[in-house]
Parts: sequence; C-alpha cells; structure tokens
Amino acid sequence: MPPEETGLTAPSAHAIQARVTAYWEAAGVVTRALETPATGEIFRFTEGPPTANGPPHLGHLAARTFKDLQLRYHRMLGDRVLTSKAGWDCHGLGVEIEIEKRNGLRSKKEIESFGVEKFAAECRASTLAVADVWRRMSGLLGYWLDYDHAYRTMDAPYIESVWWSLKTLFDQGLLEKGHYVLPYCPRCETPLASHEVAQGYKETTDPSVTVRFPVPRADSPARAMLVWTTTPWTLPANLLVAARADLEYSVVRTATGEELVLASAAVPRYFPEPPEIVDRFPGSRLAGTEYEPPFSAAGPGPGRYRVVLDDFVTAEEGTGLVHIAPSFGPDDQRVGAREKVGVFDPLDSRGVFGPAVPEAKGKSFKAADPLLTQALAERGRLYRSETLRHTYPFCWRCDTPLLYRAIDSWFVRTSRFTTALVRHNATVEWVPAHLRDGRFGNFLTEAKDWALSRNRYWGTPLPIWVCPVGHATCVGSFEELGRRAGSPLPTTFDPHRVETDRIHFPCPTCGQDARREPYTIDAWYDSGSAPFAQFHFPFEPGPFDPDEPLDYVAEGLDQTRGWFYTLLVLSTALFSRPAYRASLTNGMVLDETGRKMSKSKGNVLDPVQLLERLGADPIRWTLLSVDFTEPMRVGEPTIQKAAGRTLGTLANLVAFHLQNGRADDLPPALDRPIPSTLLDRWALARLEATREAVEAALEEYDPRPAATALRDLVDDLSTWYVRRSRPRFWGETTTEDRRAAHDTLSYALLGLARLAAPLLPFTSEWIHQEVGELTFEDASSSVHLAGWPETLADREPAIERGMVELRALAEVGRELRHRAEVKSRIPLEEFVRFGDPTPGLTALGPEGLQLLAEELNVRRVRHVPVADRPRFPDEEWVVREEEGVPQAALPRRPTPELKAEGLAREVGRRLQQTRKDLGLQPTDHVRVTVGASGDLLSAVRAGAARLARDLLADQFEVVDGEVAAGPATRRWDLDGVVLTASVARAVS
RNA sequence: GGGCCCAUAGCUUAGGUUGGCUGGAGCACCCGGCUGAUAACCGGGAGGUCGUCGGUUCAAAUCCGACUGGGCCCA
Repeated sequence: MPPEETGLTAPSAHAIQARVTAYWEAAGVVTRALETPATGEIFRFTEGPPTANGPPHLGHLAARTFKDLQLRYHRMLGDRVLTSKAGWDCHGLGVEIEIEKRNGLRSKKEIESFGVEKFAAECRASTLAVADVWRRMSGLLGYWLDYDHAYRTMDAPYIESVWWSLKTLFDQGLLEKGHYVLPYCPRCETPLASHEVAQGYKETTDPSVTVRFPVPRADSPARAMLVWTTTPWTLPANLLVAARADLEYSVVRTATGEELVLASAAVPRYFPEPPEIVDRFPGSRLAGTEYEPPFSAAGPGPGRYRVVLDDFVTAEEGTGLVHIAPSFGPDDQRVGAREKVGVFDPLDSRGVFGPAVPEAKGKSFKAADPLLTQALAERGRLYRSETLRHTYPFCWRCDTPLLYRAIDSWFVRTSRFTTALVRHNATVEWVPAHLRDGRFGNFLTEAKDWALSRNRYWGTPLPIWVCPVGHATCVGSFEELGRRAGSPLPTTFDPHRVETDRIHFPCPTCGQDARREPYTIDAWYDSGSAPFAQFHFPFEPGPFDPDEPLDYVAEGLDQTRGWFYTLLVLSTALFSRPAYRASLTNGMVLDETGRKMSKSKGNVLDPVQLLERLGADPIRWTLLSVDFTEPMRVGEPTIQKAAGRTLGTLANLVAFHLQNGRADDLPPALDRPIPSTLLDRWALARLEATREAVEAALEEYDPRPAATALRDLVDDLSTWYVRRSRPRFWGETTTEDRRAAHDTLSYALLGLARLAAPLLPFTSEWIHQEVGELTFEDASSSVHLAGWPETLADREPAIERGMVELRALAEVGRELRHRAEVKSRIPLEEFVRFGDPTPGLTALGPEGLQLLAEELNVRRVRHVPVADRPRFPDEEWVVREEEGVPQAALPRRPTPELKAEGLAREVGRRLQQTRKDLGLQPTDHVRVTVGASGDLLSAVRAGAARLARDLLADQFEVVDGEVAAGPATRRWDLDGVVLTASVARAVS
C-alpha cells in the first residue's frame, strides 16, 4: 500500500488542497457557506471590483487573503455577511485602449469611423474575458465569493444607481462644470483626475531652455529678460511674464556688452564668474515692462506681453522670471484670468500644433520642443539649452506624457467638503494605524476638486443635458429620462453612449432642445459607488443601509488614493457618514531580492501558476508571516521556507496522531475531555489561550498575532506535548492514560483546525475531516460551517507559566548532559536543582518534576539548598553556575545498573528497526533470538521481559555469543561489542 | 523641495505603546541525538555595535533629535 493511503506520511500542501477542493466541489460546501443566515449580526463588506481587463498579480493574493480570513471568521461567528458578491469594474480607459490596440485604432477619430456602437460592444465583450482567470485564481486561493451573481459596473441597474448618486450631488451643487487646467492625455484625448495622475509619475529627461525676452523700451532697466522653461512647446502660447514683487533682480552686463535681467539669487547659476552688475532692484519695479514675445502666433491682445507680479514665483529654479501660457498650467491660468489677457491654445485635441504656429505645424507637442528651440536659436533668442532629469506625469493607462491644459470639464466639488472627509476618516480604524493621520489623512486635507468627466466612449455616460442657453438638467433615473423625453424607455435600454446620446428633450427651464453633455465619467466613480450601486439602490429593496458604513475593506496600498478615496468621497457627499469602519492595507509585493515585479525584469510570478504548484495555504501563511504593512519580498524559496516549518510540522503531527489512533482503533474526542494529567491540562489550556489570542487579533483586524499564536501552539504540541506523551501513545502506560492522551490530542487538533480555518482554509479542513473521522463527503460537516468556538477549555495560568519554567529547566538539563557526554538514552540517577522550588514549579507539583525527570531520563529531580554545593564535587558532577551561584547539577556517569538498562534499550531500538525493515506492521507478533556477550549479555538478560513486551515477541531467547548466520540474522557493532539477532514473524 | 513609513543574526521575524532581568524564535550553517511522525522528529553550538551619531535617564533596541539607506506618496 502506498504510504499516503496508510496515513503514515503527511501529505503535501498540494495533495491536501487537491483532496479538500474535490470535497468542497462535490459536496457543494462553498454554496452552503455563502448562504446568508436569516439572523445574526450584520457584517458589511464590499468586494473592491478588480478591473476586468487585466490579469491578477501576486499583490492581489495578499489583499484577498486578508479579506477572506475576515469573511470566514465572521461566517463562523454566524454573522450575516452583506455581501459576498464578487464584482467587476468594467468601464474605463484600460478597456478602451485594449480594444483600440486590437483593432489598430490610433485616435478618437478612428474610433468614430470604426463605429462607437461596435467599439462599445467589443469593450463589453472583452471585460469578462479575464474574469475567468480571476475566478480561477480565487478558487485556487480559496477566496469564497458569490461569482455567479457578481455585480458589474456596466450593467444598466448599476449605472442607474450611479446616475441617482450624480443627481444627488448635482442637486446639492456639488457637481458643476468648469474650465480649468487639467492633466490631459493627448493620446486618449481626455483629461485625467489627480488620483489617476498620481499613478503615473516617471523619471524622464526634458529640455531645459533659457530664452531672451527682449525689452524694446529705452527707459527700461534692461535690454532683455532671461526666462526659463522645461516646456519649450508652451512658448508660442506665451502671453505674460511673472516676477515676484519682493524678490531682488539684477541687471548683468555680459562680456559682449549685453544687458540681461534675472533674479539676483539665480545669477551664480548662470554666471560662474561673478559678472558685472549694472543694477539691482526689487521685482515690483519690473511690473508693466513690455517685451517682445518669443513667437508671434498668439497675436496682439489687451494687456499681453508685459511683466506682472505674483507670489508663486521663486528663484530656486530658473531665473525668477516665469513664462506664463494661460492655457497650459494651473498658475498660468489663474494669472492669465486675473490679468484678463485671454487664452491661446494652438494644439488640437491630440496635442498637435495647428497652422497658427508654422514652426511646429503638424507636430505633437513633445516633438515640437526641438523644432521650436531651433527656431529660437536661429533668431538669437536662445540663451542656453540643456536637459533636465526630473519626474513627470505619464498616462497611467497608455504611458503617454501628459500635458496640463485648460479644458471644459465637470467636477465633483470635493474641496467644499474636505472638513467632513477629514472628520469621517478620523473614525476609521486603519491597519496600519499611521495611515489615518499620515499619508491618507494628509491627502484628504489637500483634496482637490474631482475632475469627473472623460471625453471618451466606454463608461457611465454623464447624465446631464444642456440647452443652447446653458441650462443644465441632471437626470437621476431611467424613468425620469423617459418622462422628459416624452416616452418610456424600452425595458432593454442600454444606458451607454450610443443609446443615451440619441435622447434629447425640451429644457425644463426654457423649453429649448437640451442635448446630453458628450462625456463619460471617471471609472473610479463607478467603483466608489459599489456599496450601493451593486444593489440598485434606491430603486430596489436590498440590504444596503444608507446609514451604515462597511465594516471592513482591505486592498493594496495603491488603493488609498484610488478606491478607499472615492468610497469616502461618495459616502460623505451622499450619506454624510464614513465609508468603512476598518481598513486594512497591504504593502506592495516584491520579488525575493526586493525588486518590483515587472515584465521587463522577467521576475513576475504568475499567481495562478504559483497556487497550482505550491497550494494556497503555504502562500497564505507566507503573507501572514511577513510584515504585510511594508513592501513584502515574496519568492518561491520564501514561501517554502516560511510555510514549511509550521505547516509541515502540523501535517506531520496530524499524520502521527492518525497513525496511532487507527492502530488502536480509537475514535476522536469530539467533546471536551476532562483532563486528569498535568500534561493534558496544560495542552488544553494552551489551546484555549490560542483561541483567545486568535480571536482578539481577528477582532482587531490584524491577523499577524493570530498567525503567531497558531504557530506557537503547533510548536508546543509537537515539541512538548507529543514528545512527552510518546510513551503514553505507545501504550507503555495504562489503557486509560493511552485513551486520555489520544482524546486530548484529537480534541486539540480539532480545536486547532477550527481556529486556523479562517487563515488556512485547506489544511484546517483536512485536519477537521481526518482527525474527526469524517469522510470528505457531507457539506454540513465542513470545518467552515462548524462555527467559531466560544470556549475550548479552561485557562490554567499557573500551569502555563510553570511549564515555561519547566521547559527552560529541561534545556539546562540537556546542556549538562551534553557537557557530561552521556547520551540521553542512558538513564542517570538524578537531576539536582539548587535552591527552593519556584512558585511556577510548585504549581506543577510532583507531576511536573516527573515530566522533567522523563525528559532528562533521570530517576528523580531533587531540590537541595545552595549551601550544599560542596557536596557535588566537579569530578563526579557537572554543575551549572551563574555568577558563582549554583543552579543545577547532573552526575557525570550512570550507575552500572542504569548503564545496563541503557544498553538494553539500545538493543531494543535495533530490534525495533529490524521489525520495520522486515515490513512488519506495529501489531505483528514476532519470535526473537539475541546473541551477545559480557556486559551486553547481562544487560539484555536483565531487560528481557521488557524487551519482549515492547517488541511483541511471543518468544524471546538470549544466547551467549553470536546467533548463527542466516537470512534473518542481523549483526551490529555497539562500541566494539558484537550484537546479533534474528527476528521472524510469529505464526499465529 | 514637502509628507508618511521602514531599518533587530546571511534570510524571515518577536519584543517597542508601559525604558529595567542574559534581545527571543524559525530557516540556512556546524556538531550531535533519535530511528514505529522517518523526503519526519529532537538537542547543542556558533552567529547580533538592535542602520549611524547625538540627547534625555541611575538605566535606551524601546523615548527625543539629526543623519544614512530603502519604500510609498505629493509638488
């Protein structure tokens, strides 16, 4: 029979997972577990919808492990989890870009000629293509959600809820149109929100040019101003130069006699040799100075091409004279609007120069940089041209450099309720705690208005219709839209752009024809709506409660600016409450050397493959064993190391127990045993202590202490309980004691399985089924339906503390044996401890000392006064002293009787090995003949009765000399003495 | 340039809130035991200026400050 079937060897995590998964699938365990009970406390949860167009990466396993363990814990508590629905984030640029690539589309014009309807249809189809991979990954991980009823942000009811929320904001005046400078992706031809920009900063090299702005007026203090910029492409749109009133400026005369003005603080950067300074004056004197613009594209206009004053100017970079192009920067826009100089934007929607700038016509903005710089040089305007390495924002979806430009857009006026955001955030229990007032809190206090509209196709359409006069009407439901349009919408209405764009209606204010604003909205708004929109709130009854935040959310650190943020903004604006009570955030997952995983480095670990190869529990355990709040280094070796120890020991512990239990045909103890021995009381107390620790940790949403507590229990059971109970398991004590040990261990393992169920769903199920002698058949017998134990046993604080002391003392004893060079199988007379028994040892009583004696293989443990030290001379005793004070002592040599006993035991071990080598079962009886001489012979004779019993020998013969050589005869050399034996199976 | 976080043995980490007993543990390493948990189990050993410098204190891994290195975020 293969070892695995006998239960002799512990199965691998992989094998456990296969067996458990087959059971769960066949018995329908997942379905049963996901049924929401009718009563019980409510645990509010929402799955953060992953973008349904990208495959999962390792970081997703981390967040899912932390989400799953809370869900499992609360299900075991009997709570009503609202809700376990999975969800998919279906809209947005990511999907659109994928479809553009697939069809070779390069611009919005090409999308329109391709057909918006067809384009949207492809987007819709593609979103769910990767959903299968996600489902598969979650199945392998054991992340239990209801995937059959997943919410999708592209479904009509979901969109209707989003519309409802937008109208709610609109009615409060929190959704408004504005013309502002926004980060803009010229490839996607749409503005982006600040949290999207935040994802795409990259190091890059840009030009850094300093340009002469000639001053023609003779009475001015200089002939030319030096102006610095890293965006030469904005120079054709220059309308003003800004200086700072209280900054000192210098006029410098160069070797060629040229007179240049720049901030005094900038002079050393431009002139390494101190130049001739013609004049110094405050910036205020420059106000109104007229100059010749670098290009003539913008043409004349009121108030243009003069110096204005503003406080945003500094001299830390550049020249202290800042070029202002009101279309291309937030400060530029503000200054331009204040000075009423109008705007000039020579770029089309793709960021390409039009005919107004002949030098760069037909070139995209970045490509125009060298051309424009060249043109300036040819006209003698270029003073200096360098390059600069700095961070610059790129489109997080398509990697195109962004530009800041003034554009019409709809905004959520987040800045109007910053105080409420901060107040609500203050109530959140963040893990790790510092995020609350640190990174996330800081971000909130600076919250900017949320640029919501996107000039795109595949997204929730902005439900705002505007008439020629400019009256805006926000529509909050399909019913309202049908009513305004004069006929109800069809039941098959698809609110996406093509159908919605066709609908127009008379403006409720002036009666003129109102058309929809041609925008979609930021997909982050969709996902932030998940708590209510997944239930089609407020159109259908459902479990969503506007007054109640989610109890728990968990995602990666990157989501602080993403989902965690939009959830909070929407819950605050719509429901005037926080979005969640507790939020757990995990750090990035790095490879084993600490590098980011990226395709270009080839160090990406595919989560599905990893799960298939190693099994989920080792990966889960690894994620729970490292500090998940910081960047985590995870590689295959890390997982095997982190998991191998605890999970391996646990599996072996179970295998050991099963083997013993089956050999003696003992049933598991399902009810709490009443312990009669110290060791059993201790084991049960440790079990209860672990239960308390795991529960406390999970209640605080910090799973680390839970993992630590479980690891310690496994360790205690393996290295102390089982180790010290071995003779009991071999039936060397009484039948009752054998039974008590079995009961205690089975009960402890079953308890452990339940405590570990939220963290290690597969291993715990395997233990529960195997140790509980269940059959991997019945759904209701799953550990995940077993309920969380309220109490498992009694705590025994005195015994728990005392045992720690006892084990420390055992270490001292082993060290002494080591020093005395007496093998632990040879019994010694006594272990002497100096001083009075400590309270801890006293609490353990004589049973404790007996345990210690057995562990050290000594006849007795004795306490003696410290003053008796002289009675233990170093020639006969090994003594441990600390700072001259004796602690403990052990005889250097065994007595002859004890030595004989040790020899007999040594013989016993050889014979046991022989039994095993012969393939005998532990229950098979044998006939034995042993040959020995001298001390060994007398030792074997003296121990014959015991040897015969241990070996199940019906016949045990001892001969002087050697047993005749034969096929069943074995021969050993024990420190120079020959031992021979023949062992044969007894014919019963 | 600003903010938040991290730094304990080669690796993964406990402890840090509440300063105080020799800073625990696992992996790997060396030595050994066991050989009916055996591709397992157990013991012993070596390995730490607790990132650096300074401060507070009778006493600092722990509290404070600066610096160095790393991560994330913002500008």
